[in-house]
Amino acid sequence: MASWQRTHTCGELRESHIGQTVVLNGWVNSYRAYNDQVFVDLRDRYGITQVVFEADQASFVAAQEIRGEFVLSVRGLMRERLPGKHNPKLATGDVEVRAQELTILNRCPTPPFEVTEFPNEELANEDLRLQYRFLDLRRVSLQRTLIMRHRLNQVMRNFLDQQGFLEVETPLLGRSTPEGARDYLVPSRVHPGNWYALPQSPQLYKQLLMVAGFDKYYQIAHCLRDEDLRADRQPEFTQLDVEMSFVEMDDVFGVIEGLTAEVFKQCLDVVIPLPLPRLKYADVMLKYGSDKPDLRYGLEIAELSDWVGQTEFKVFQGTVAGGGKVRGLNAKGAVDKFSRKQLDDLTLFVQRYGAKGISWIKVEKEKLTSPVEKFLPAAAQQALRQRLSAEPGDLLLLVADKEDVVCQTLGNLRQHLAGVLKLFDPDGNVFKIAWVVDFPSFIWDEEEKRWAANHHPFTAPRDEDLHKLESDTGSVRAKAYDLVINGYECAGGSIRIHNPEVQSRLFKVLGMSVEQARQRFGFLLDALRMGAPPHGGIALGLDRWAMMLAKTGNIRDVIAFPKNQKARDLMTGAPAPVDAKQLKELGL
RNA sequence: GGGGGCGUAGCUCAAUUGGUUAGAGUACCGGACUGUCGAUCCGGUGGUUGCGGGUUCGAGUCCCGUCGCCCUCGCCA
Repeated sequence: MASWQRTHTCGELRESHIGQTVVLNGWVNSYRAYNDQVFVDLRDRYGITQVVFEADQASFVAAQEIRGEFVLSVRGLMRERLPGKHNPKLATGDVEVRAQELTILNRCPTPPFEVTEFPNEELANEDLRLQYRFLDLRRVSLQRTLIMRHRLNQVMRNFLDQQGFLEVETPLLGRSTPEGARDYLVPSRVHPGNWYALPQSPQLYKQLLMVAGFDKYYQIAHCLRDEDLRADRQPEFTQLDVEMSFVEMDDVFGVIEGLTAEVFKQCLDVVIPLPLPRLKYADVMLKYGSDKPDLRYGLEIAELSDWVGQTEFKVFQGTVAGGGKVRGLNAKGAVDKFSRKQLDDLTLFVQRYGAKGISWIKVEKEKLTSPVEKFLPAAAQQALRQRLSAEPGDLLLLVADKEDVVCQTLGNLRQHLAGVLKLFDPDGNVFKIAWVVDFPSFIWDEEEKRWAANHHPFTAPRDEDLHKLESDTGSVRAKAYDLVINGYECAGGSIRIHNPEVQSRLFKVLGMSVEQARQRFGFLLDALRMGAPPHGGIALGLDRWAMMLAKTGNIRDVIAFPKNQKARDLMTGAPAPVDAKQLKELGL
């Protein structure tokens, strides 16, 4: 062992080490230069330990050069801190190292931003931090997050291993399949003009593994989708991919619920009560305006379409007569939280989601105050109060439009209001987890004038809906399910079709000819014909799970080397041009 | 592609209605200091106000264009 190599980490030294000679390696988190002493807080991923350089030691002169983020090796004697000089903020705060030898292993110019973190301090611009990601990753909070993510992976692996699951890897270079997200393509050098596609998910491979008899499979898989980014979406992300044979929905729920409880117990020491609630898609869309509702607060949406008949409001009545809906929610006690201007600005908010406008109604003891009050006879006002359990001080917000617009608008408004009214603690250890089930199998694609698969074309319809596959396509419910945590879709899956006949009928409904289906998914259809077991599974968005555990709304906080919103890696500069020679080899 | 927000010292921010030499904290450099722990005190360096153009006696501030970042709609089976 070289003389500079560490005997301990910066997080482990305690009173029991007093009297020992130790060697620490780490980065200078901070330093305090005194006349006859230099105090250095030395940091590694295990913690921080105070090192003291004193004037009577040979190391003292060299210590004058120490600056932030230098990499040091310090050999010294462990001792207890002076009485009254213990630091309760540090785990190692009862002790310190009296430095005898100092080796400056590497120096560092003044960093472009502060690596040392303090509570409530503004972080530097994110693009600057992404450019110097290797420095950003030194920050204690990002280190904690990545350590937490490691724990998450380990808990999942251990749990699934104990349940008899096998981890199997599937290819990154595969075949492009139409539908779904835009593929990232990779040109073939050996077959000029031909392309691989990077996987959007291992979906087809895992089904083939079921046909092959690997009846309990999982994989921590990278998935790539060339679509625009969001705060919770990266082009490259990670799924815990799971598939099982000889199962129905309840079996998948059982495994994943056990896994979920284990993750929250092991990672945060939070107990998740089981079984998890199962919510019907139609119900959550009505009550929460979203298929991934945040259940940490109420603020439920109420159906008011049947109420508008009591009003004299032509706009509402026209909407309902035209097949639309009128719905609303009650922001309890919110009247004095919104100025007239802020109420008017809600119009701008709802217009983002395609709504034409919003009607606000202030509830007072004797009357309702609202621009639409004149259209509301006394009886209608009374009924509205009842419908929305309105009390003085409440603010009622109503939207009238096509059903999907009403849902999306009120769903987002609900979320917005919950934030403004502080109805939940974003940093709290509260996790409301539920299944959403009974999704429609198909949604109507207005542009292409055809039915499209809501989940994917291999999702099994519910048995009792099979008979109306062709006759009442829109009402067919799927054996599909999402796991929703605090308003995030954290997992989604389905029971797959294992019967080639049903699969053919489904392709037909989707407007796909036998030839087209063969061309696109021939290998899967062959597999389904050759003894495919009933099977189904799920994929967990690990980045979002890590976001839940780290209590962040920013996916870049839980990925070591993320891309920015324009899908650029600011550190490496990817994507970047390549040599003409490389292109020529590829025949491009 | 559309909408919104932002861009001032290495970093985080301020700068009144368009008006003096663009300030503060922090970092950095120098000095003082025997126990600090976001040390303290004294002094100092540091600016193409993203970039380009325009209006004006005068632009960080107003106008036009452009680039970048974040949020969002579309998109994401």
